Amino acid sequence: MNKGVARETQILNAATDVFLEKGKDGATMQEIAARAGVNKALLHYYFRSKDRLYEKVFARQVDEFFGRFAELIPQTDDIREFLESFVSNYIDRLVAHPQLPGFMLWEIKQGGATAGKLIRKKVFRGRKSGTPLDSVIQKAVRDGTIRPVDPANFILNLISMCIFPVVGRPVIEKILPEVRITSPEFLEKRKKEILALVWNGIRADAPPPEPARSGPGRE
Amino acid sequence: MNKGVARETQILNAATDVFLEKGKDGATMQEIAARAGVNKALLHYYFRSKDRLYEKVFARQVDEFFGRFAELIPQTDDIREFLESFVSNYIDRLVAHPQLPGFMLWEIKQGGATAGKLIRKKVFRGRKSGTPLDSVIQKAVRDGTIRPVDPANFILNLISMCIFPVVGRPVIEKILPEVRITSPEFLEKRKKEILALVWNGIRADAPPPEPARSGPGRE
DNA sequence: GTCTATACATCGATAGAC
DNA sequence: GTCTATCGATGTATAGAC
Repeated sequence: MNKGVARETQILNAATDVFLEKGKDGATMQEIAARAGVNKALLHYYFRSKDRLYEKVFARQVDEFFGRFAELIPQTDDIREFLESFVSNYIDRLVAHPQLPGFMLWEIKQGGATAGKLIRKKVFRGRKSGTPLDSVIQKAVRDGTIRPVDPANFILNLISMCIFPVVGRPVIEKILPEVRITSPEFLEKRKKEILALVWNGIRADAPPPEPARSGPGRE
Repeated sequence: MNKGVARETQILNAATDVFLEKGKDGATMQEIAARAGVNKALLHYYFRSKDRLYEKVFARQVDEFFGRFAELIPQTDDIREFLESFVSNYIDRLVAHPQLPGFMLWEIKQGGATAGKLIRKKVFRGRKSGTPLDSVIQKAVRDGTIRPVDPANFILNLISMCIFPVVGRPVIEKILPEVRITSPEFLEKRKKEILALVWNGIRADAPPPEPARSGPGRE
């Protein structure tokens, strides 16, 4: 029984490796079994089918990717300090699981409704709407610390700059050969550059953006 | 012969649809044949194997994704106008081919050396190093129009904010249900928000970023 | 060129010995 | 529980009629 649980996690870990690397379609039960050091039939003994095994793995990774998101949100009222912490923590976490973001984006796109429900369930934990980041941004706007920004777009910008380099690493490193995305030096430099851009981009004591040439902006 | 060419592109188009949607592993010759309205055997007559068919499709999409990148680079010396054009053009192009970015990122990660060579060949067209954007940024820094920024990181930030919402659309729209990424209204709003963040973030007449609390910054 | 029929390989899944 | 052997389905690829 205890041995059974050990086997189960052993297989689950191997399956996680293979699924994250090759995706659901690219992975085979044979390879998972081989990497777990067991026979193919044993996978079915513990998980019945490839679909069920995949579901277990996927659910686990949704927890990892979304569930612990809240942990990364710093507890400080200083918006600049908040951003600095968040960017640093978030990038560190992403780089610690470099295959996860790409896997998530691709598989969720394929997954359809089933994956959708699982994510909704995980993300909407006690909140009805608005991300936990929303309130922090909105408060800073009210306090006059930062200029008025659209929270959704600002958060999207922040997340984009953190995630994309990890997801796009294979592409980026081919186009910019001097860049090693996951090297500690680059990551530190990158954190500073993101923070500098974002902070200057929203701080209230900077001049307001110029109106577009095509008109002073209606509505 | 002419009919042959028509058939070939007909199959190639169907194959493109299926490969972009399901990826190399998820796609089947059967589905491609069905969507092209022809028999399975005909695919092999024209393309010999699934691998060869995929290569043709992939090469075509590399052209689409990277090859025309140069076209999107505005011809203006006004850095603000430049950024405004680039962001707008780039987002429009991405949204016009919404499946392409996700496909590229995932497949390149899987593809390994073969895909790598193809991309290098396409991207390094007459340039030895540095992207076409580099020179624009560096000139603006020299002119004193914008504050000193690391070109690689700045470009990465710009690209990230444009690409990620398209790639992450399935995820984002589950977490932020009020957002419809590809709606014209959201896209226009988003372009403005990106530009405002970026422009305020780098304009030279803004105050310099505060030194980190941990020290005034060495080097 | 285009189809039907089929060969061949692989994969997911099960049966049954141990 | 864990293995070997094997089945059935599916997928790529080819042979051959038209």
